[in-house]
Amino acid sequence: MALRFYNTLTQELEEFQPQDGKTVRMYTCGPTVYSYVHIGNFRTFSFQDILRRTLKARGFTLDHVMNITDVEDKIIRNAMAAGQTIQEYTAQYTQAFKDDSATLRLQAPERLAFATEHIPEMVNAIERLAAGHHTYANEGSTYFRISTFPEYGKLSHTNFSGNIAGARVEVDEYDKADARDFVLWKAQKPGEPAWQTSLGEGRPGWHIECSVMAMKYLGETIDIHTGGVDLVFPHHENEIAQSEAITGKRFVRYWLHAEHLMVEGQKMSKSLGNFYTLRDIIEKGYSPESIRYLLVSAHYRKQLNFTFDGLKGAAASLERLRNFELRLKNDRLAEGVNPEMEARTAAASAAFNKGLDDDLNTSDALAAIYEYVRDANTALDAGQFLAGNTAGAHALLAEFDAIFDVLKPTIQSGALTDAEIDAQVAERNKAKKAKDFKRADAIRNELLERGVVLEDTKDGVRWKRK
RNA sequence: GGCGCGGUAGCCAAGUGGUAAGGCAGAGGUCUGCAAAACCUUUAUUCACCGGUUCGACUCCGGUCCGCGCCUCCA
Repeated sequence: MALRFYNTLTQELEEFQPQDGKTVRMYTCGPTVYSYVHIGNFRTFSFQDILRRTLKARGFTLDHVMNITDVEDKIIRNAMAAGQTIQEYTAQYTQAFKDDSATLRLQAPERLAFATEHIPEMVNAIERLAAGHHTYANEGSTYFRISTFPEYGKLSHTNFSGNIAGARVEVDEYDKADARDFVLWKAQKPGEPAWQTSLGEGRPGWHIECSVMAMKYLGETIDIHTGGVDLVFPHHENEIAQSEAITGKRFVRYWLHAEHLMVEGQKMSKSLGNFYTLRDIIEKGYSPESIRYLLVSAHYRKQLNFTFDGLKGAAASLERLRNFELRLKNDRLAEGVNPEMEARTAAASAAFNKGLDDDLNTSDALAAIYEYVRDANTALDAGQFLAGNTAGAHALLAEFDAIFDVLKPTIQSGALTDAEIDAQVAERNKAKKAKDFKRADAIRNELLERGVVLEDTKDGVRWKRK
């Protein structure tokens, strides 16, 4: 089956093919770096990572740009309160975002694009919009006039035709002609950082950065654009209006949106205060891999309720896969190849990929892996799984882990090295042989305290990191 | 009110017009010097509710109830 994605624009599953058949030009909405990113945000970023990896696995080359919004109201407010420049203030959270992303094994996009490094391009874009009569100025700010873009609402499938200017929505502190108009350039307010430009002294509105940076690096029509569902309106709708008003061309071919991570039945958000950062959860003793597993185990277009019980379940599920991998390495198997098992492996691989191809149905893909693991374990117990079958099994796990990337444990700093652990295991084996079980148990307990679990199997001792 | 999504076992979660994947937890068993481990087996006569279409619906259609999101900054 061909790779298919649900396109928010058409509300249909569509077969995916990049414009040039080879390179996927993808833009993903990244964080606003005014504080630590929470794991609700990371659900979306994790989804983007699964998307990236799946595209790569299908042989496409990626050109992926993610923006970092490093100038915005909350940043300015917090930086001023901290007595820092916005550059100083955002640098720490940008770094934290990069660190956290690495912890969650999110592949870095080909390019991170910072809003503050694209001010001239944004000004230029706004001037082009002005030349096309899509803007108006008021008290030093510049606005996009939505009435000049008849297709406005096509992404969020909202009809604004009956809307009377200012009648339904309170106009905010900036004066707009129509409540749906949005600001492109904000006039400087006292004390705020600003850029001196042909539009006057001020700073860019939020939406324009994505249009400008996406088109600068990826071209006027890009293949994929993603973000959380809360960005569909107004952010992405506005991006379309700006971009298409400038170029007259379709801005994005496939729009993909990730559903929210929920907590106790409500959206995880900073304003509700019901959020956890990655650091919060890791401090409670959960591994990055189990968090990653939890975030990507449900389909991205379904709301996912975050609970610690769920996280424990994710960790346990993951253990099952790791144990199988360990078993492949440790069990002593008879020589030969069981062709039935080889066929089973191929079927599992096909089912796994079929799941991913179906709009990144990770639940379905995972099920294929678990069914295989159960069958393979049964075959191992029955002696039907032969030495020649391990290569295929490892290849399947590698195929799985190229997307999910959860099998290898994160090794904490200060942890024992493999060699140190092996030495202790050998020591314990000696004690066991001498029937010195007290000593053997003591070593096992010491290792356990240092995060290493020993398991005795009929084919010898195996160990794993907790 | 408008737009969108969803209601499947104790919990999480796929799926299909032809009789319910998978994971966690629970129960039983196997292995083991012991074992907290590991592995196997098992767990929904039923898919929110009510009508309709059909040989047959959880899956299609209509309606009802409930939950969530967006409509303002937001992943």
